[in-house]
Amino acid sequence: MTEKQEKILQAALELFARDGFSSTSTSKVAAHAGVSEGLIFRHFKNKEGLLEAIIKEGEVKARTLFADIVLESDPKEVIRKTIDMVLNISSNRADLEFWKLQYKIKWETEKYGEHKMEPLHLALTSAFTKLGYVSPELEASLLLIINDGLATRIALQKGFKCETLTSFLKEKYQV
Amino acid sequence: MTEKQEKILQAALELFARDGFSSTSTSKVAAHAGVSEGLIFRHFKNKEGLLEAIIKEGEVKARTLFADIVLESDPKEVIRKTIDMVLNISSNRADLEFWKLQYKIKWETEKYGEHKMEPLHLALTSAFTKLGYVSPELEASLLLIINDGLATRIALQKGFKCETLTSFLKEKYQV
DNA sequence: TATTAGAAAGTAAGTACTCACACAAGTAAT
DNA sequence: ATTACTTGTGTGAGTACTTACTTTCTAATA
Repeated sequence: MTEKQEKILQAALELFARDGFSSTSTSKVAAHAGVSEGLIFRHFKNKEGLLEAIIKEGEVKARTLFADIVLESDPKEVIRKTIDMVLNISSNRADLEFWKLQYKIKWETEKYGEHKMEPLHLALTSAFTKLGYVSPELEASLLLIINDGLATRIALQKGFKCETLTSFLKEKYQV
Repeated sequence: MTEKQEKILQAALELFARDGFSSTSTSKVAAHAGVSEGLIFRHFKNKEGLLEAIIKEGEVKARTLFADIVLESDPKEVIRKTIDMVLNISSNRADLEFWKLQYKIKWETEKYGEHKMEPLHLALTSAFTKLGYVSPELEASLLLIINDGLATRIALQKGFKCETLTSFLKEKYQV
């Protein structure tokens, strides 16, 4: 990938995250990236192609993020790392912007990437099973739903302090 | 409010919920409502005004929805009704569309109406206190966050069965 | 008669996207 | 070494069309 190609992606990421996909014009992306507008279409074919490139990047990042959790053998660690994941993301500026965009895209395109979550869901189910929970599969679903709720707050509720809730959760699950 | 005014609002609600605010043009709203485009600007001043009218409607609906819960004296009922609230919404087509739009707007405008949730949060805190929970305020926050997560799934994950999770929750809270 | 609801036809600015062209850098043949 | 040809990166001006919003007009009603 060339230097300007990366600049376009970075500019699109920033503007899409701030203003939304359909509120961001290709001319704005080009101006913000410091390139000509035509270059966007040369490299990404359409505006949609630009979005897809960003989504793909998100899928890769998600996989590497989950890998560390899924490979964990200690069930308590699986749960703890899942809870901490959202905390880690929220504490890093660049990561926060990136994942906020991924959620924004979900709401704008109305496609929920449930398949992306499946390995994590399986790992959590097995963890809750090992710990003797009565409904491990539902417990896993619930924890992921809590993470979705937390993500919503982190992204939209300015000044939301995530840490108090994550440590409360870790206490609850005794991890 | 005149007949055509209501038609405009209804059309805007449907299109904003389906395609998003900025992807929906005033001309499309007018066509869908069967009125001239200019009429939108006569009655709502601008596109933003149309959105505000819908948001205001949402605030009214939210208040009446919470009223029943807040006035409840039995702490277990407060918790049960809070959990069932999201289930009730998801089972009604028109309501679902309406609340989906409210969430969509939140993500598009990045304004989280936390003040709207405050009475419910207080009612839940008092309920958890009465039931002797160790951290009633955090428990209240957690339940509302779970509701946010559930709303995300209901709106975005097609085929999501909400009922299994809500009954699981009611079991967990013993309500 | 004055005010309002409504339609129809505008407007200027913006939209996604295309096109012709320039400038390299590599490759191969002379 | 020079020439010719391809290939990929990049630009800037243009395309047809859509956008939010205005203006001008009419018909009804209080």
